[in-house]
Amino acid sequence: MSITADLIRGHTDTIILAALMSEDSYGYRISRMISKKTDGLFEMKEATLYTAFKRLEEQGYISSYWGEEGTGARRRYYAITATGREAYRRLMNEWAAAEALIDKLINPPVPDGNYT
Amino acid sequence: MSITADLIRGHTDTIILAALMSEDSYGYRISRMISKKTDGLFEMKEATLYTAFKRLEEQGYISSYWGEEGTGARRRYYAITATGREAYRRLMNEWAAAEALIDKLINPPVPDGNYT
DNA sequence: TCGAGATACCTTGACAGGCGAGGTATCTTG
DNA sequence: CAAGATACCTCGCCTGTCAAGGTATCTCGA
Repeated sequence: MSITADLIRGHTDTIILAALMSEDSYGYRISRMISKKTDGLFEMKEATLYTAFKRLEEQGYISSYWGEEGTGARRRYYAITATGREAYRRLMNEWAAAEALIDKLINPPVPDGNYT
Repeated sequence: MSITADLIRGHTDTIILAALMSEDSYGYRISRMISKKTDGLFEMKEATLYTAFKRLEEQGYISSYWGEEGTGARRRYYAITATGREAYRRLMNEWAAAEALIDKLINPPVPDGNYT
């Protein structure tokens, strides 16, 4: 497991939804996009990615269709649904809240604070 | 599962180490500290907390001893070790890195970006 | 022409962490 | 004396991650 993998856990769905916010895309491309965006520091594993697609589709957040490339390997495209956009907005808010919480919690407390 | 629980996942150890950075403490107190610090928004479940204590002690990041209260329920105190302080610093850096990564990834990409 | 590497998809099974549920014991307070 | 706070702990389920393995097509250099 790479350095940050554990910490990204729980954000997989948000990352995928974000990737689909502006245009439809497919697994391999999203994977490359993530690597490129993070300068290779983070890589979403294929197993994780495809598991997430399945989960998101079951929840109705994304839908899929086969691409019509005449050539090359077939691609399954994913599109974000209206419900998915809602979910994305919610997840973004949750992230903002979680970020604030974590920042508060991982800094050492005042010594001898009263926690009754 | 509460709203932010998934997102806090992976930070449990850091939060506990942070709590022990300034003074020794015990489970129940750390639990209350977390609730108070986050105005009740986040609560570390007992099972999670005690599992983490065990894990951290096995890794040598904390050590424990029974308190000498003459009265009241017995308390098992935890102290952070030198190795634990190192780990804490490392985890803080990882968090900073992860935070930057996530912020980059959960915002919609430029449409039609070239991800080759 | 043929093999390697890129593109592209997918599943299985193991593992780890979170946590609901349940259990124990002591002290305080009405 | 009962209820609630303080304080500890474990078991077993669930979920998400991912190493490993598998399939198929295309491109390009030797």
